[in-house]
Amino acid sequence: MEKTYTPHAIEQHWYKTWEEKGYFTPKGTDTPYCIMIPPPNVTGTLHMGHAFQDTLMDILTRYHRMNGDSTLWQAGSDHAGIATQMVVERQLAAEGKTRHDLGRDAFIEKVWDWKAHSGGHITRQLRRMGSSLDWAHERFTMDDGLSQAVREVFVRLYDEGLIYRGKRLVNWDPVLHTAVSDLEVQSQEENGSMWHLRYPLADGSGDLVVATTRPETMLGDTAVAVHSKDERYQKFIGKQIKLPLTGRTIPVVADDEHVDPEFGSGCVKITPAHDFNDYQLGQRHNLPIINIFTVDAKLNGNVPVAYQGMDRFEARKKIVADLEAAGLLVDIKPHKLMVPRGDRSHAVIEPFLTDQWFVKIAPLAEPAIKAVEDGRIKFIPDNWKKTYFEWMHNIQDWCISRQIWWGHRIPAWYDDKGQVYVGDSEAHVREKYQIPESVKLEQDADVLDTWFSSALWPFSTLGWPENTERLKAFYPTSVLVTGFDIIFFWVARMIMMGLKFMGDVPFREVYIHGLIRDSDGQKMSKSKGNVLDPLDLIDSINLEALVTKRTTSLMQPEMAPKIEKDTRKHYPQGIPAFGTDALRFTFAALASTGRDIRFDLGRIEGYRNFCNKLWNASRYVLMSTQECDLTKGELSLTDRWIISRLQQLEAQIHQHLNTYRFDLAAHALYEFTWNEYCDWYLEFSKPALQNGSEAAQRGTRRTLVGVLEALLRLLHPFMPFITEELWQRVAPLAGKSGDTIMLEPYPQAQAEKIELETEQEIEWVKQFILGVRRIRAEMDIAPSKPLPVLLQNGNSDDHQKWQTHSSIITRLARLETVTWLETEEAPESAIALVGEMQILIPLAGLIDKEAELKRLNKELEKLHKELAKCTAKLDNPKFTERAPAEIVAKERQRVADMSASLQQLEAQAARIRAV
RNA sequence: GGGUGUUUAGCUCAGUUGGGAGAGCGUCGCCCUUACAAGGCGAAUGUCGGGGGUUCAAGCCCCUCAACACCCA
Repeated sequence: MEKTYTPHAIEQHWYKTWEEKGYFTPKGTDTPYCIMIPPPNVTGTLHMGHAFQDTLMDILTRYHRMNGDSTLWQAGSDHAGIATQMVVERQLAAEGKTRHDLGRDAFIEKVWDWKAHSGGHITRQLRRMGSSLDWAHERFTMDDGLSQAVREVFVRLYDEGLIYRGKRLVNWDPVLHTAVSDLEVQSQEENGSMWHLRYPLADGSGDLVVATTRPETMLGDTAVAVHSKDERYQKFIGKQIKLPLTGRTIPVVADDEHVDPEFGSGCVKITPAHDFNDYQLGQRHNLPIINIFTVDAKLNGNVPVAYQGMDRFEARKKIVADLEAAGLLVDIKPHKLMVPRGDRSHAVIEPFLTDQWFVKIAPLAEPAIKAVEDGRIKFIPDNWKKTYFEWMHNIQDWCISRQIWWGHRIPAWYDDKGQVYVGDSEAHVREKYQIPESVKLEQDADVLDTWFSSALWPFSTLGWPENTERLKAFYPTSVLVTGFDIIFFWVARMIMMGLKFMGDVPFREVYIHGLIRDSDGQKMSKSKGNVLDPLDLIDSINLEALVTKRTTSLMQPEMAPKIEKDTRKHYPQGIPAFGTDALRFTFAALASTGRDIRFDLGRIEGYRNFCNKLWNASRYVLMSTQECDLTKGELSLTDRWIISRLQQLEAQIHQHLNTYRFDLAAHALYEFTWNEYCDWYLEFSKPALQNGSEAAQRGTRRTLVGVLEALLRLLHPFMPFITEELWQRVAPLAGKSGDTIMLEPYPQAQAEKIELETEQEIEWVKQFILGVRRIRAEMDIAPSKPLPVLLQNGNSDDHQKWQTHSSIITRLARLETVTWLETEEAPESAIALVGEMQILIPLAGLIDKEAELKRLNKELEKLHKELAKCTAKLDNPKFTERAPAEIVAKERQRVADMSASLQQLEAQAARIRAV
C-alpha cells in the first residue's frame, strides 16, 4: 500500500465498477426507500449547492441500501425552458442568426441536438461525486413519458375549470418577450429619482402635484388618487384633471387602501396597465386600462405620435423634458427604489397586460396546507413549515404560459373564431369537441412554465399516468432533500400536484438544508467571482487557471481586476486535490441546522487528512494481520473496550441519520476513528501483539480487523471510494466475501457487547498514561526518556488494574520501573492522581522543584474554584431539598472526590516546599 | 411594514426533556517514537450579545433591548 492516500488513483475505477454491475438499481423486496433528485438544469454545471445536496441524498441512499431497503434514487434532469433556449440562441447569435431565421421546428431540433451533445455535463459530474443514482432509469422532463404526463395534467385541470386563460397583468420580460412568474423576478434596491409633476385641473381652478418613480407611464394614467382624510386634497376628490401631453381628462379618486398620505406628495398617479397596485385600484374604481407599451417596452400607438416607437427609458427623458418646458415639473428628488429584474435576462421587468394561462391555485392549495398541518408531510427542521404556510396562505394564481419555444407546448387549439379547445392532441380535440376537418385549428404558440413539469416529477418519473410497478412501489417517496430557496417554486407545487393526481403526498418528509456560502458568508456567484467548483476541490486547480475561470465571460467585465486580486490573495497556491471523499465528508460535517453554511478550505483539508489517517490505520492493521493466524482467540479488556465503544458509535450513527443530523454523525465517526480507534486502540494493540499470549494475539488481530471492517461500512455512505478500496483488502481478513461494500449490511449495535465496566477500567488506564505524559511534557522531559514511577495510596482495585495493564501502560507512558510504596515515605516527586492513587515521578535529577510547584499551584487553584462552587450549592438547603436526589448525590460525590484530590496535592506541595 | 432566523474560544460552528461550557482550524511548547510530519505528545483560551424574570439551578424556558442576515410586500 502507498504510504499516503491518493484519491484520484481509486475513485473513477470504483464508480465505473459499481455502475456497470448495476448496484444502483433498487433491489430487495420488503421496505421501499425513494428519493427523487431535484432535477438539475440540463444546461447546468455542478455547483457547490448541488454537490452539497447530492452528497446528503447519496448518504441517505447508501445508508438505506445497506440497511436492506429496496432503494431508489431517481435520476434525471430538467429542460429548463428559458435557460436552455438562451444557450442555443447565443450559439445562433455567434453565427449572426436568430431563432426566427430558423423557424420553430428547426430551432427545437437544434436544441435537441445541443442536448444530445452537451447536455450530459452535469450528470458526468454527479458521477464524480460518487452519487449512486439509478442511471438506468434516468428521466428528462421533455421526454415522451413526462410530456404525456404534462398534457394529461393540463387537460384534466382545464376540464375541471382549474386552468383558465385570461388577460392579466403579468411580469413581462421585454428582452425575452415572455411572461415570467413572480418567483423568477428579483427585486433589488437601485438608485432612482422621484419626480414631482404638476397636473392641472380641467376647470382651471388649480392643480395637484403627483410624485412618481416612473414618469413615462403618465401617458397611460387614467386617474389620480388621494387619501380621503387628507385635508390638502379633500376638495379635489371627484374633479377632473387635464392630463398633460395627452389632452385626456382623468378623475381624482379617493382610495385609502393604496394611498399613503405621508409618502411623496400624498397624491398618486394611477396607471392600471403598468402597475400591479394601480391595476387593483383601477378594478375598484372601474377605471379604463390604457396599455402604452409594445412587447419590447417601446411606446405604442396609444400615445401621442411624438412618443410612439420610443424606448421606455428614452421616452422618460423626453417626457420629463417636455413637462419641464411646459412648467409642469416641480421637483426631482433622488430616491432609492426596488427595481424588478428578470433572473435570466436581468432586464427591468414590466407589468404588462397580456393573454396568459393560469392555474387557479386556491382549490389546490387547501389540501396541500392540510397535508402539512396534519403531519402527513413533515418539514425538517420543523420550523420551515411556517414559511410554507405563510406563502400558501397568500398564494396567487400561477401564470403558467411562457412565450418561448423550448418547452411543453400548451395543448390548446383555436379555431378561426378564436374559440379555444383543450385536449391531448389535435386529433383528440377534434374528437372531443366534434370539430370537422374542414375547420382549421391552430395550436397555442406558448409553452408551459418549466416548473409545471417539475411539479409532476415525483410521479411522472415513475411512469404516471400508467400505473406502473415502479409507481406502486415508490410513491409516495420517502424524503425530499432541498434548499429553502425553492420551497415555493417547487416543494409547494409538488405537494399540490401530488395530492391532486395521486391522491397522496409526494413525499413524507422534506429535509431542508442550508445554503453554501463562501468563507466570508457571501453567496457564491459568478458576478462576485467567489465561486468554487466542486470538481476543482476534487481534482485541484492551479492559480492561473482559477483566475482565468473566474474572470472570463463575466456579466460585468469591469469586476475582473478585483476578482483576480481577491482570488490571488485567497488561493496563492491554487487549490490542491482533496478528493471526492474529503469533499463529501466536509459537506456532511457542515450540514447542521443553520441556514447559512460557510465553506472554508481549512475544513476540507482537515477531512482530507482524516482520509489519510484512515488509510494509514488500515495500512497498520493489514501489516499486523496479513498472513497471520486469524482464528478465534481470547479477547483482552482493551479489545472488549473498543468493541463496546463501536456498538455505541453504531447506535449513535443510526440515531443521527434518522434525524438528518449529518454533522453529528460525521463528528461521531471522526471522533471514534481518530481519537479512540487510532490514538488508543491501535497503540494498545502494539504491546499486545508483541508480548501477548498466542491466544491473546489472535484475539487482538481479529479485533483490529473486525472493528476496522465495521468502521469502513459505517463510513461508506459518507466516503464511498476510500471505504470500498480499503474494504476490498480488509474484508477477506474479516471473513467477508461480498463483492462490494456498498451492498453489505450497515452495522447494527449489539447491546450485549456494550460493557460499561470495561470502559471505566480502560478509562483508568488512559488516566494513568495521560498523567505521566502531562508531567513529562510540562517538565520538559524528552518523550523518549523512560521514567521511573512510584505508586502510592492505591486500593486493591488499583493494584488489580495495574496487574492487568502494566504492559500497555509501561509502553504507552514510556516507564522505566514501577514500584508500589506501602508505608515508606516517598521522595520528593512530581505528582499525578488517578482517583485516589498517586503516580509519583521522583524529582531527583529530572524535575525542577519550582516548575513542579507552579504546576501544582495551578492545579490547586482550579480545584479550589470548582470545589467552592459545589460546596456553595450543597450548602443551600433549597438545593438539597428540591433538586432530584441523584443530582444531589452526584454533587456530593464530586465534592468528596475533589476534596480528596485537593488534600493529596496540597500535602505534596507542602512536602516539596519543605525540601 | 409583515415574517423567519442568527448572536457561545482568535476563526467556523456543535451543545439533544434546564443539573459539572465542547469540537475542528488557528496559536504556543516538545518530538522524524517502524501505520500516518496530511503525523505524535502536551498546553493556553470564554461576563455563552445586553438587561430583566421564572427556578434550588438558565447557554437552554419567558419578557425586553440591540446588532446582523434572509424571505415577502
